[in-house]
Amino acid sequence: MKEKLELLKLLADETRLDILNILLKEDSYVEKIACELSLTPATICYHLKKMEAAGVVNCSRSQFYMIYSLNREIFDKPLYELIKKDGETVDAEEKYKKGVLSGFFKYGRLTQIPTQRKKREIVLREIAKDFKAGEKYAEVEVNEIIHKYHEDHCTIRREMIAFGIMEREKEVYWLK
Amino acid sequence: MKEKLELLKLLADETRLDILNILLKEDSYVEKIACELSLTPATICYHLKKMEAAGVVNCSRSQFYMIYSLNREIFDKPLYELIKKDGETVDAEEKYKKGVLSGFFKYGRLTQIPTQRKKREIVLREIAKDFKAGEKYAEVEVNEIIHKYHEDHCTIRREMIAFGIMEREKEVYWLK
DNA sequence: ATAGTGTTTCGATGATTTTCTAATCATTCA
DNA sequence: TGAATGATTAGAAAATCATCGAAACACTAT
Repeated sequence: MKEKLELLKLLADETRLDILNILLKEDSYVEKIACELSLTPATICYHLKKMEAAGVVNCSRSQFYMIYSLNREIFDKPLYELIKKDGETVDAEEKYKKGVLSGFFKYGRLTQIPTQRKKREIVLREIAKDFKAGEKYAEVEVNEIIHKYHEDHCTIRREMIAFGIMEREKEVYWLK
Repeated sequence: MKEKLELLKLLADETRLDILNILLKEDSYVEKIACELSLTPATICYHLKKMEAAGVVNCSRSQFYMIYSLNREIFDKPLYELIKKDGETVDAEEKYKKGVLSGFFKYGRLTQIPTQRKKREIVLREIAKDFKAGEKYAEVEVNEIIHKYHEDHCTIRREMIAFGIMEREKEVYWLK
């Protein structure tokens, strides 16, 4: 899950930990925190706004001040909860595709063009993900992108057309 | 505590989370993980070594392979444990100094040079922390560093000598 | 209104960190 | 021993991110 990574990134900063520790003792405001940590209000504000967006702190205005306070529930979870990826619900079809892909790709490059038609299509569609739908590409551009995956861009480009994954008109190529 | 921040920094990276999730399922080795994540072995190695240094994973050789495994105990703690600064044991003397410093510094700059001798010394010693012990400084360099704290670097430089915090010989200055 | 105080945004800078390629190292097996 | 395979290191390029000063903004009180 994306938010988990975001939360971890937020916590993995010395200044933000300092701020959280201040707020752990009592609610406070920008200027005061800035003074305690010997940083400028601009910097503190930057961090607080970031944490507010992630729901780690809340803020409310009181006279001159923006009073920031902790959202303590967040910290109850064990670490385990934050690192574990949830919901890997993969059906059989998905699983088969993954198997084919991990068999033919190595470090993101295609090691060999599959001879089996079905597997070849899976591999080609994977490469096709690197093209944007609706965009027009010159032949050089197509080659360039394919080249990231395999030396023989000619064959792959031709097969893309053959499988109806891409279309061409004159020297222009596009997806679908 | 320093290690807590280090641990959080380690966890706050997408690639490392991916690696941890693979290891959560079963022990594995560099090349295999690299293939699964479409990254080079060099990159995976870089991350694993980092995590090993922090005690998050362990490794042992088996034939060709370096088998990496999780150190699962680490993940039991609640988040709260990782953000809370522990052991703020400050004695009276420390407290007094902190009071003086927070009175005269604002955002890391000296707002005014204290007239009281005792307070002046505290403030000067704080600024002195920005110099490295054993290093020699030219006068320009000394001024430059002091200038980060206060306009009047001449007075402060002179006082540094007067209090025996720094010493000078000709145009060279050094700490203590 | 307008002066004063605290907050936020913007643009620039510098530091840190991830990733890669290429080269080197370590281990196994013929 | 040397060929093969996997792991690690070094160095460089690229991306991300914290920080600051200055300017703009919001609220309060005279």
